[in-house]
Amino acid sequence: MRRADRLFEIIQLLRRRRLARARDLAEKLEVSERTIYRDVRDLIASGVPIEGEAGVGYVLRGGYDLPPIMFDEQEIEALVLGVRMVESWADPELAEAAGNIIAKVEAVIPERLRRHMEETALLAPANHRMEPIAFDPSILRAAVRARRKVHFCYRDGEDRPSERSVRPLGLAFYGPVWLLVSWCELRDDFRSFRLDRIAAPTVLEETFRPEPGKTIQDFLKRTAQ
Amino acid sequence: MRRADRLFEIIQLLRRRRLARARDLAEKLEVSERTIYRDVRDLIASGVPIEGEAGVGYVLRGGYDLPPIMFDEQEIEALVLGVRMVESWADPELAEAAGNIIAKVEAVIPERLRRHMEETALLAPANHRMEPIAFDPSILRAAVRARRKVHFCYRDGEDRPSERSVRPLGLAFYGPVWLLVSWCELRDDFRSFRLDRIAAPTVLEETFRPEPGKTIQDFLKRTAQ
DNA sequence: TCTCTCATGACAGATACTGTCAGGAGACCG
DNA sequence: CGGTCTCCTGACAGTATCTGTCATGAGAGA
Repeated sequence: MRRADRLFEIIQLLRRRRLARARDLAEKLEVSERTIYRDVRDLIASGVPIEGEAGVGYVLRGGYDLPPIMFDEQEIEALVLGVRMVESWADPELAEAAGNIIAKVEAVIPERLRRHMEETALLAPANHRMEPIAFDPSILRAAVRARRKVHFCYRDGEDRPSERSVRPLGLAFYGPVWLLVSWCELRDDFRSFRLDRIAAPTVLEETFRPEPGKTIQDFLKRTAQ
Repeated sequence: MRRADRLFEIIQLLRRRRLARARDLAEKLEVSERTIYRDVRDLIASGVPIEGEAGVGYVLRGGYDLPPIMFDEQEIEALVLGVRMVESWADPELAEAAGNIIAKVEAVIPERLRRHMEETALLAPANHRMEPIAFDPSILRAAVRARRKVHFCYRDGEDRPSERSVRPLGLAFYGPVWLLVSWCELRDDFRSFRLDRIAAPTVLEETFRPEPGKTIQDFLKRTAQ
């Protein structure tokens, strides 16, 4: 249990001091500097906002802890409802993340609101009318984030099969179905695909850069009218 | 860096669940139960107030004031999606509260995540298939909170009109429709009413006390099977 | 240029971690 | 009482990981 402790200790030490060099930390924790460098690397990889500058030392940028947030009762209700909707309608990975939100927010709000959170009487049960999706949608979310093109087989409303390669721009929850909003390079236009009609999606190596007229903002602008 | 991560994960899992067995944690974290027992032992040794009871499981005692670490990117995505769902599907009052959540969370998270928040490519556009609701649903939410009975006119699936007085227990978003989950004293049973088929709801002066067998928890228990 | 410090790579030895197997102990139930 | 569920501990071997040492690079500032 030493290393796990030490990582925690490094955070505490950086919280206390404005600035600390690897050597300071190494002495304090009785390990070599090399070990400190490795520890810091791992902490940063875990999302701890440590900044190191050559010739200066390490500083902990603000925003490591989730600070207490005040919500009013209405906002708590909206938050709980939103989380429940995501838990019921999104893929398991997002659903779990949504659950974490509740746990984390619960830990930083005052007692009175915490009770309110548990008692929120807004439900969002999973709907059986939802068409089953044949693959894990989280790969598409990853493709959107990474801006990597996607290939898949599709069956349209009349059950005609086709193969597509598109730029994935976003996912839209539309009624009981999820849509993949994309830019189709074949048609040179926006196209939306129902996830329940997609089969065998593959995230390609090929990436794309957002181009004016082909981004999700452009899509939203166009559909807004 | 796996073990250190896992220790934090265990805390987070215990925070969100009321109770977790070593087996649950082992499956979730993909290690053996033996490892979980060792991890928990070490966490307790570090002062985390975990309590384990034979035949029951682990619980995180309240008052554990280690602040949760910041939201991760996945959680931000889930939060934004949840808010957008509420904005599209709930009544304007809740929708506004949901919008406030974004503003408040944005104010306390670091720049990096704030950018992520704006760029979240998960959409939840309002669906036109949603049946219009003839009144402001927020009065029902208020009635649920205040535990005040509600009177309204209803038209069932075959368009037969009736008048009802019920204990409002909660509101459920079910597919494209909202349901009022209630205890109907006339039928002495749970009844759900589609909001789009309710007319002229009135919140009565008369209040009710939660009685065993007639609460929303009982309703959920019964529908779970 | 020199100094300070972060940062990375390679490598061998030490160490801690992990799973498996085997059991003990307390709580609850019929 | 026996059966079941679960927390909990010990021992042990293999392995994955960590650690220190040595060497080098790179950026910032005097």
